[in-house]
Amino acid sequence: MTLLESIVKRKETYKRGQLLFRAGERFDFIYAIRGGSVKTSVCTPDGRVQITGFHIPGEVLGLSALALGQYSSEARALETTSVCRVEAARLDELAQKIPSLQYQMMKIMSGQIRQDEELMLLLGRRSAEERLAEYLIGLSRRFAARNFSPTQFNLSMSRGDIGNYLGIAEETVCRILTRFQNAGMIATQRRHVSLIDLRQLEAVARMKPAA
Amino acid sequence: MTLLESIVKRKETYKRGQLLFRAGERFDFIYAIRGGSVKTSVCTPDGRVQITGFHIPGEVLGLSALALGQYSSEARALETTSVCRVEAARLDELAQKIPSLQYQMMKIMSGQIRQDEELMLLLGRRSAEERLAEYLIGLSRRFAARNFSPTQFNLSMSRGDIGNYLGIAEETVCRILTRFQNAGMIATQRRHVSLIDLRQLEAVARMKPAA
DNA sequence: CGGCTTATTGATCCGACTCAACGTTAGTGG
DNA sequence: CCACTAACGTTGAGTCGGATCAATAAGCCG
Repeated sequence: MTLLESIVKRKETYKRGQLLFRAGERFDFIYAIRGGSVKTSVCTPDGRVQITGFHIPGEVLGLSALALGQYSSEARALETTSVCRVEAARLDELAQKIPSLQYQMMKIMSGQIRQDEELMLLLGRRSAEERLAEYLIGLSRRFAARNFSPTQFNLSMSRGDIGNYLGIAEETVCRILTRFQNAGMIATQRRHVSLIDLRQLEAVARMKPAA
Repeated sequence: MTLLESIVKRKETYKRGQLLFRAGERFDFIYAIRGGSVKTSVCTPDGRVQITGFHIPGEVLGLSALALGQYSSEARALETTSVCRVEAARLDELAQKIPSLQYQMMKIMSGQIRQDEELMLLLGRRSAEERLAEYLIGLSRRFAARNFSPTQFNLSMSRGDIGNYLGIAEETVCRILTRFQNAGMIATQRRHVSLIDLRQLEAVARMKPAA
């Protein structure tokens, strides 16, 4: 990541709802998020959409386009977001100058595969409550890793986006959030969330405590 | 792939049910399948399993271990399977001798991400019938690409494995196969499958015809 | 041949979806 | 700055797809 940042060519800013790239487009850039947040999604020929990830600063987008030379997913800013772009065409050239760059990129992709495996596990095998509990815990950990409060944060994505990502209906997201709130595990106000009883939330998600 | 094959160190054979590697193990080898088939899976702390892929000759396994130095999934032979192994420790060394090797590996990983995105779409957004129809079509295409019959083939995985992979119950797999059979779209006998009406099957999967 | 795994089919139940109505907030332009 | 509007969020009622539980059949292998 730091390497990628050091060879950045351009910085760009996107507003809420703007596309960074869309599926099928020619692979021109890799994107490193500097600030804000981005959702990535794929869709079926008949128009159904699956959100594949929410991305925060420090994360790199677009590498899955490498194999076929075109993006397989689309990326859209959830709020005002600034990114660094690296021209795909220069990647080979850069890799020759910086031998460890390719290794960095492989690590990123390897990590992406790992993360996708987690999401598949969640989509295939977990109940709606477990999904949402795990989702909240995952957010909490990501914020903690960036030295933000792990118990108080703002969601940049809508209920609909959360539901889509987790493979459940928007209404179910609301209902379960209400249920968690009634159980004293969380408090929500619109997009602001407070995690009150992490322990209990982890029990619902049936996860091991953080490693 | 051809490159990987040219630098292969060891060939190994696994029998049905044997593990190639398991989650958490140290990342020692990359595996290229020469013959047979392999399933990969991940699991939750409480023991639920999600199969993430069925793999056939020509495919490479284990690259997602790169990021953390340990496998994130397990791989198990579905039948007698022969593989080529490359020592992970020698990858750096090899990459220096063969500059395009890393690029090859990135392409493989990039392709893996793409494939995982498809599975997420399937797990999150499709009905059981659509899943199974798409599964059969996908198999058909993979066999066709290897010059086997796209309409007649043997499954190396059980109904339970299929159901797990698709995120549905084993019983539902059976029921829907029966339904497809009654509709004259396929014929099954145990693990042997004949696709009779591909057109109709594609309609059920709501897919575009093959590109 | 007998025990074991895999596949099939039936009956029942429940979690989550859909449809629908309504409340709330943020963003827009006058 | 305020009114208006569109997007977002919440809640309820009713339905259904697919899970689960249970029993039986059909291969498979020693």
